[in-house]
Amino acid sequence: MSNTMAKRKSMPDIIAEELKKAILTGKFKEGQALKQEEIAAMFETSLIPVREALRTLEVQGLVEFKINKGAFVSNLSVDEVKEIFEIRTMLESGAIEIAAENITGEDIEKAEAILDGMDNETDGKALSRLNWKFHSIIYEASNRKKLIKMIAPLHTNVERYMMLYLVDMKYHSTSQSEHRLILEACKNKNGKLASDILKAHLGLASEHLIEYLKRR
Amino acid sequence: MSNTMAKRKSMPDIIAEELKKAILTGKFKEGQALKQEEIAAMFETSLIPVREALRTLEVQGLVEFKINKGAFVSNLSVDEVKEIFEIRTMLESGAIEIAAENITGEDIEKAEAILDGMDNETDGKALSRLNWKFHSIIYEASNRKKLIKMIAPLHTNVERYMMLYLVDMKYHSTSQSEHRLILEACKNKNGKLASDILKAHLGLASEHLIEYLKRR
DNA sequence: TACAAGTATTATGTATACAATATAAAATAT
DNA sequence: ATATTTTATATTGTATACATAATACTTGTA
Repeated sequence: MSNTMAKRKSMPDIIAEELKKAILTGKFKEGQALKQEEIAAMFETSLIPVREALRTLEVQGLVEFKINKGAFVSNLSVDEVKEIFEIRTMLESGAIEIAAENITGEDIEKAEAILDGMDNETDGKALSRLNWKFHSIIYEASNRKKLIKMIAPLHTNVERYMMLYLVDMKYHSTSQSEHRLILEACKNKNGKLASDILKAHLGLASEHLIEYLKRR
Repeated sequence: MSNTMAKRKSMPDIIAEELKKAILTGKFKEGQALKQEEIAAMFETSLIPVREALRTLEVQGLVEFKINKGAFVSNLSVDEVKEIFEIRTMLESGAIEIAAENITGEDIEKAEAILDGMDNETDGKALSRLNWKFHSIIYEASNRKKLIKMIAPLHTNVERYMMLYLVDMKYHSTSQSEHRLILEACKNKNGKLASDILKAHLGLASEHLIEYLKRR
């Protein structure tokens, strides 16, 4: 057990986190079998913590257990992706409406800095990360921990597909101007407006992603 | 392993389901330690399936792991209950809006029958179950599996508190007339109206529950 | 060659065993 | 008597071992 041992994290949590990353970055692909012994060897542990981690990811929707066949990376149908965006819209529009009331000048500045950074960014993966950071800063301002905890895995679940299509940058400038409108609305404490723009913003992202998924 | 062996369910799933029931019915109380060996003995298994079940419940928010101290029934603060109702409102108002478009005459009839049954019901636990069944029928009509899977545990999480205060029946008739208005709106395919009434309905339930929780 | 049946192999899922940690109790010192 | 260390007990968390189910392979047959 020669591991990093971040004092406050349990082994299953560490494994779950790392596997999540691997799935998101495409290291483990859709439908792929997650062999327990292999993973156990990677982390220099036995099967037990691995299995517990896999159960965690199962509930989060990233992994699927087939009885007596083990764990597999879940794959989402177009309809499921569509549904996730519907749910995200419900939760994130709600979150931003609350956030707009509580957001601080400091938050706004941080968010602006990220948008500026995104203008010149060309790498899809980096863009995706920054994009989420921007949205996160706003949602965090809602001070709704559970709400944020529900939004995050939804984002996580479609991010792996988003990263594939974000490389082509076609919608980048549109997206950026929407981001700035959203932030402006928050700055003016206009939660309803921010929420409406966000709905449109997510709607477009959903459409583009679904179109992309159907093509391949 | 002399167990029921419902062909399609894994042992961890069975245990998770059963423990969930026990937590909801108050058999296991807030903050209580969930001793693994005891539970393993109850189900005539070893620790491993028990631990996996506990991890599942952890992600669902019913159980909390403290490092090297094991699993405990999570307890919700008033603020957390409030937040759960906020989230439920976001998701359920969205679900009913979609459902109103797709709901069938058969669904409406089933829901009406449940409401009629509720009129004469006095037992809090039974009322709670029927209440949820009524709402479920509507949400199911949305055909949004993931959405429903997200709503269910939220309801589950506050149900254990709801059952405590539902016994006093004070708000029963108000609640019932709201139910009938909601169903009427669905019947008329008026999703927006159904959604608005539902928001108010949940808002009242939330207020009453929070008031109750603060008193004790 | 194609197909079926049986065998070998692999991987899962669980039981048992053990080490590490936390809690409770007892013993010693101040 | 109170506080503090020491010892004992209980419980978690993980490694190892094993039984079972699923898959891949081999062999035999038409």
